[in-house]
Amino acid sequence: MKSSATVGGAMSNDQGGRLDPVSLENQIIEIWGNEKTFQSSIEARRMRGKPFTFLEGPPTANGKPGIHHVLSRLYKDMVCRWKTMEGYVVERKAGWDTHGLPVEIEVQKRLDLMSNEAIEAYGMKEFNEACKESVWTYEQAWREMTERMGFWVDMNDPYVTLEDDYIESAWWSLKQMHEKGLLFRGHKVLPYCPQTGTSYSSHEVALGYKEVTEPAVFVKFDLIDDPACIIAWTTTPWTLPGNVGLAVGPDIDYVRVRVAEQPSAKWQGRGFAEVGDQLILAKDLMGHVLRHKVEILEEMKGTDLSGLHYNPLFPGAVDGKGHTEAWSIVTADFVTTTDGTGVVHTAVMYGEDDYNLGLASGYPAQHTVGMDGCFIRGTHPKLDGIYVKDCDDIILDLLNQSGRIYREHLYTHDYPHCWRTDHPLLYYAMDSWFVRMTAVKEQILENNNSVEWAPPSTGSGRMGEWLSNLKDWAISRERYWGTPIPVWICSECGHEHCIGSRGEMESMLTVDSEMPKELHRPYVDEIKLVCPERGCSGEMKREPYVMDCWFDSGCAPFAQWHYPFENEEKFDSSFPVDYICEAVDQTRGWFYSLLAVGTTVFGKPTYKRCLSLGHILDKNGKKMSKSRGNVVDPWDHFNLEGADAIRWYMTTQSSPWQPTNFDPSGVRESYARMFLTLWNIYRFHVDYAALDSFNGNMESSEPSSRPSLDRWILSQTSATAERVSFLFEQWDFHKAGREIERFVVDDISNWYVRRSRRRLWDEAESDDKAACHHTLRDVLGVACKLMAPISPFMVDKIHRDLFQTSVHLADWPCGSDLIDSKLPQRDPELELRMELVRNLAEAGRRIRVESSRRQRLPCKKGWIVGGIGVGDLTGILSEELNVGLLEEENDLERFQKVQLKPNRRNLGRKCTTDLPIVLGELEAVDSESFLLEIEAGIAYLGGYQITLDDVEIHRVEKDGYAAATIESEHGNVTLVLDMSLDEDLLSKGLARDIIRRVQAKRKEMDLRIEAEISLEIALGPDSPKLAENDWDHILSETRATSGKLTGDLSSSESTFEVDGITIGFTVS
RNA sequence: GGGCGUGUAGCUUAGCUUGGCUGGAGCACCCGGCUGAUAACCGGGAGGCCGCAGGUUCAAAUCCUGCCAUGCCCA
Repeated sequence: MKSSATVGGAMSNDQGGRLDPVSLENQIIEIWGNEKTFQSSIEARRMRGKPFTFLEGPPTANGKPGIHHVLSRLYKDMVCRWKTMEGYVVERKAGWDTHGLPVEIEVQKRLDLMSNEAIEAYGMKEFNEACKESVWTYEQAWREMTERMGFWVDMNDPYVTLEDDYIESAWWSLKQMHEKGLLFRGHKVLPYCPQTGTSYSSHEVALGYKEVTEPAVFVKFDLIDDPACIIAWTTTPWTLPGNVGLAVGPDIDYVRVRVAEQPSAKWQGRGFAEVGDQLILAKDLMGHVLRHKVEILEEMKGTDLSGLHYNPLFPGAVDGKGHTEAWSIVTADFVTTTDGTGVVHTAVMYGEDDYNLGLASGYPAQHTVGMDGCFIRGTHPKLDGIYVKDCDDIILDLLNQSGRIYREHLYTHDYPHCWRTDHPLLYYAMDSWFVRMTAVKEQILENNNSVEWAPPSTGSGRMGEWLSNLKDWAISRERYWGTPIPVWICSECGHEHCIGSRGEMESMLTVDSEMPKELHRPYVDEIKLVCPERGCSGEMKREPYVMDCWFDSGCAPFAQWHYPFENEEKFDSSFPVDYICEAVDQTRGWFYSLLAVGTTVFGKPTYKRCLSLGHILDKNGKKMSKSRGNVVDPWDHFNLEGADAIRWYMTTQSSPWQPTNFDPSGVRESYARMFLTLWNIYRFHVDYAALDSFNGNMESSEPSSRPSLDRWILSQTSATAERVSFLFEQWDFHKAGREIERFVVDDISNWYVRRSRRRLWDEAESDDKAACHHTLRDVLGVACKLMAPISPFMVDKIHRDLFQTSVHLADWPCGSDLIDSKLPQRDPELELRMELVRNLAEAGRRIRVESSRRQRLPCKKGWIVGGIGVGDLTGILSEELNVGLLEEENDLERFQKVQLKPNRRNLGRKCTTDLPIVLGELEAVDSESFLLEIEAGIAYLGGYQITLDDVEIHRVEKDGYAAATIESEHGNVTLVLDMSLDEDLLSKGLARDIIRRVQAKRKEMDLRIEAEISLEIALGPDSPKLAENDWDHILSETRATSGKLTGDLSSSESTFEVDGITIGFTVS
């Protein structure tokens, strides 16, 4: 862009400046930095004092930002900019999510610390230091991307979840929950790797699925007070010592069978049943399970089995004291007959269903396996201390000896393995802290209903479904890098104490404890507190967990302000927040954790509006991932079409919540259509304004007294702004963007500017020119404002040049609750008439194509039949249509004639073999008068009388006319063109062709608009005559000061053909 | 395995809530036209088993069921 020196200053006046969007945007970024435009845009609204609060969902800076991050930051920015323009104070604090497992995994990989032991050997302090550093790995990349894409957010004063102030606020909130009795200790069954001492998230589990073939076994449980055994199936023999119950489906059919014969000799492996033994299992699975011929003794439902007791497989492995339900049968809905026996072996601590069932049924919840993956002492002398996966065989032998096995077999299935050590993971009940979300379920559902969700289905469906199955929230993690759980337990009396502030901690320190260096492990682990229980002077030790990092981010609304220790006012005025926006995968993530913390701590919904975005996929609808190599780097487009174009593309491509296939050529298209067009409108305005020494401060005529073209575009501007505002309020940003695009490209560029060009070519000062300059400037101003939230760069450049101030300091043109509308007057009738004119102009082009009459060859006359009329827009329309005279006419039939076509079916019957003769004669007669004859009953062809039944009456344009009809809500309108030709028309058409060619040549020669030329035109012998006034017209249009008309083509510099006639011309 | 989405022309998509004209755009392609702001634009053309299979109905892209593909979340 050549006019760089003038950005923000006076109007640029160079000609032919080519658009370089990248350098334009970078200059704007620099100006924003120098002028602190972001801060000003907030401060400028301070006096009204009405906040609109936005909360930034904190990204983690240990991953590289991708194109999908641009999407969510776009919608955050768009709404904030829009609300700012509406007059609200919209502060935007950046945030960083810095804790959590992904950070640890990164560091573990880098330092090759593949187990908890390795981490502890390396040093927890050093490890956490490494984590702390690692979270900033891509901070610079994030800052650069954020700035380059134009996301206005305060990155210099972000909230950071690892800072002590933030942690202290999080502690405070946990204490609130503790005081409300919502915090409790329990178990959570997780995939656990004893080799690394780590439980895994589902994400990590997904990394390690492997197909394995393992022993599976049908076990006979010996019923008490009943001669039968009930059979259950398991693929994890190591869980059998922990068995405390059996589950059956309440409505499943079971059978009691009697073994009738010995099995075939093919029986392999351990296990057996004697003839006469009684077995119980699901009826549907008999064939699947049994290998003996049996007779059915009895059928029953699962409910009939409920309550029966059986003898433990490993007596003493689990202490059943006080648990009368231990080793009994219960019913459970999760039991199916798709595999197994219809009876599910339940070891409370080694399966999620098992655990939940155990709690519900009153089974003892005791471990038979330690954290090291080995059986604990007292399980069985042959098993104690041995790694469980090495015990499969021993267990089967032991059970076989005691007669408890019916049959064993090998079973192949996918089973999760540790992605680091390759060992099978154990589903294991870990000690865990929970927030009792089930206690606030009604309230959280209610709060969720009060949120305005976009799209509504995310709130009612995805979130609503999830909340209706709300479980208690396991908030503790056995990890190192995170917010430490602030719960201390007394080693003497077992009292639990939750610390809610640094002050509280300090007041309870034991004499040999000091305040920690920072609120992280291992420093906090070393803190011992004095037990506050009366009569107990025990020492309290911290529970060695860190919090789920979702808890961290859920605290953002208050922890970002270090509330309640500081900024009480700031928090009070900004909670619940007005607006958050993230991708839909946050539904069970951040959207939930915010709602959960807000509800439990404040009893409020945390956010009022939530925009949940769809994901960006590659252009084939596949997920973007490094391994697929289909990841789009935003910089590829930042450095090519610019951020405006990406933002525009993303906005207008589809609705925000729709998953979108990212098509790089779409960005190109947005650039070419939207921004090149806008830029050229602007250049057009600036170039002519410079020629006319126009500036915006000059006196302008009242819009109401300007020409109708001006009044139309002003009215159209208001109409567009109103629609765009409405669509923004409906969250239909995509429709709003498309509406603006249509307005800029179709209304401004292709109609207003195109129709106005001629007005500005006049060199003399005139009211008309001034009106045009003022109108275009005002229209551009509104367009810039409407576009500013979506694409903030180019419009700011334009707005600054035209109005000497940033568009981001300007008010939203439609007004709001806080500001007045400044839109021009609307004129609906004029809008309607222009609509008609534009449709008729299109109809005219259609007529010309059908009649093969090129546009430059004028028609003598045209008529408009029907409709509301075009009023004083006739001049515009006749120019568009290139007709000499345009009139309104009522009688369509004036231009039409009757054409009779044969009704072959009737005529054929009547004339049989004479039909060809009759058809020939029909073709020859004059349709008009023959119709009269038919009606008079005196029409004959080939000797046959012709009646109305023998012909079809068509109406077509008379020779020399062509027409097209358009439909409108005010009735059909027909445009008729006179297609006759005469010397005058041919001369005018020729003149226009010559002008067009010469102008193209001038442009090709890169002549200045006002440069003068001399022109020589050579017309061959076949050429139409060129009338004298048309020749004069050519000379003035092409700014030729001298002209020569010859008949000799040989000396011409260039030639072209029109309607098969060669014309030569020379420009010098 | 469960829940929630998505699937329309070579590509990106509108229409689906509330069933009814010939399924509408844009890009790319072909033909023609316009143009001293324009890489834009205008007219015409070609290109559609509306993912597949059933069902409801006088009538289904639209409502229902199943399946396939794809994505997210949870197992």
